[in-house]
Amino acid sequence: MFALVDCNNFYVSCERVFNPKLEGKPVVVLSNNDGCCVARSNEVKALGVQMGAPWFQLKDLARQHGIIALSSNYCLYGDMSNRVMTILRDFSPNIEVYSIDESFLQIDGLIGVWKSYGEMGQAIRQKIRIWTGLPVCVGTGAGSKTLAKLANHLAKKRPEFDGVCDLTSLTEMQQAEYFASLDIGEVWGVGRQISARLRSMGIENVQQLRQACPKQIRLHFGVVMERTVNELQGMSCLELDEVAPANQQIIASRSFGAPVVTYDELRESVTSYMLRAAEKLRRQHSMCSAVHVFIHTNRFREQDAQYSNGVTVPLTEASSDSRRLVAAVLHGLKSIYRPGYLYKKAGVMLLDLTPAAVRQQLLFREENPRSDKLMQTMDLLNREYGRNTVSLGSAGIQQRWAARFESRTPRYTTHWDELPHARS
DNA sequence: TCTGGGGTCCTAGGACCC
DNA sequence: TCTGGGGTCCTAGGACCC
Repeated sequence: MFALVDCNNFYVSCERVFNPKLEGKPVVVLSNNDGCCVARSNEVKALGVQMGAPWFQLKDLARQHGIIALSSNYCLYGDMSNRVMTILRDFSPNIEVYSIDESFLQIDGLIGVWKSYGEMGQAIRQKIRIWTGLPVCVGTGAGSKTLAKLANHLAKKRPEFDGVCDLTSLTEMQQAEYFASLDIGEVWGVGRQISARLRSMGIENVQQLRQACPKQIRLHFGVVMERTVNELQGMSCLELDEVAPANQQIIASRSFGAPVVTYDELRESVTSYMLRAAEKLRRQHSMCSAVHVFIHTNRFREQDAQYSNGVTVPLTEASSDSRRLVAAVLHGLKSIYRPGYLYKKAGVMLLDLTPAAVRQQLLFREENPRSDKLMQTMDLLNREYGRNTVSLGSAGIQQRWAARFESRTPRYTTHWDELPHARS
């Protein structure tokens, strides 16, 4: 059994916690450069403003209705998010933080603690409201994550649920009725393209999709949609991912407030993006063996000459060292930069990421071909306790690695006897 | 004048191997 | 004269998510 807890209008709600005067007023939070709306209060949604709408197109509407626009403050939102997730961990030990404003909870054994999943949902809502000031909705009593998402949607849209929709409290008939009222586009994993194709097949609401034959769907849409249909039928295909896996790629990019022309300006931006990206890389204890850099002109200005290009630069050796990564990325930038264009956006990507510990093990294996028994043991422990739990820890070996990596030896040196159950 | 910034997974097709 | 059958790995592109 799953529950999905999702904060309402998250960024706007965070702002309201610290500025109660915004309560009840139409508020939007804007993206970088105050470009697009990335969060809307209910009052703004009621005016028909879409997610991602360009702010400059809304100026008239904003004047008419007194819409208040705020620049985004991601530090604040991240902090508030942590508070919410901490509270949720009190309710279930098994939680997957799915995004900044929502989490899945596994709630199987908890029905002994609460009278119903609905009661549990209300308790969650109240506690988060009191402790953080944030409003949340809960979809609960769902046999799959996809159903939990839908239940949450109902909790948000249908006032009769009072913010908590417990699917187990509904009869099969009631469920069918509610699902029939929902557009397929509301289903997790069904976006614009797939909606259109499903519609052309006569499948327009969730109930119809739920009754579709998974094998048929697979034929038309592939294995991902097949899973979605199975999930809608209550067969759970998506597990709870409690430990967030390390990122497979890291991006840092920005649009410029004003167009950029010279190489020097681009170089400065790209350098700072790379420093940010490299920081993220080290925070997750990875190394990367290729970097990508890209630049674009403004695609919305059709009257301007357009140019966009990107290049991937392989590194001779995996690294997390800022200087090396910056050097590589500037090398790439030089090769794609063309003078005479008005650049609007630039960015870097770190690719081919490997956990530093795994990288060390590979090197060690190269240098010590007869150590397979040791490596097997380490693999076993890493499988048991999670990746990167153990690595090779003797001082001599560490020194050799340090020499190889020149700077910053990644710190994966847990000693075996510090592990829980080390003896067994 | 002004249009965000991150991520993931799957598939098809080509190169290459024996 | 006749030209198989089984793989892997990589990449680009498309779809989706928040």
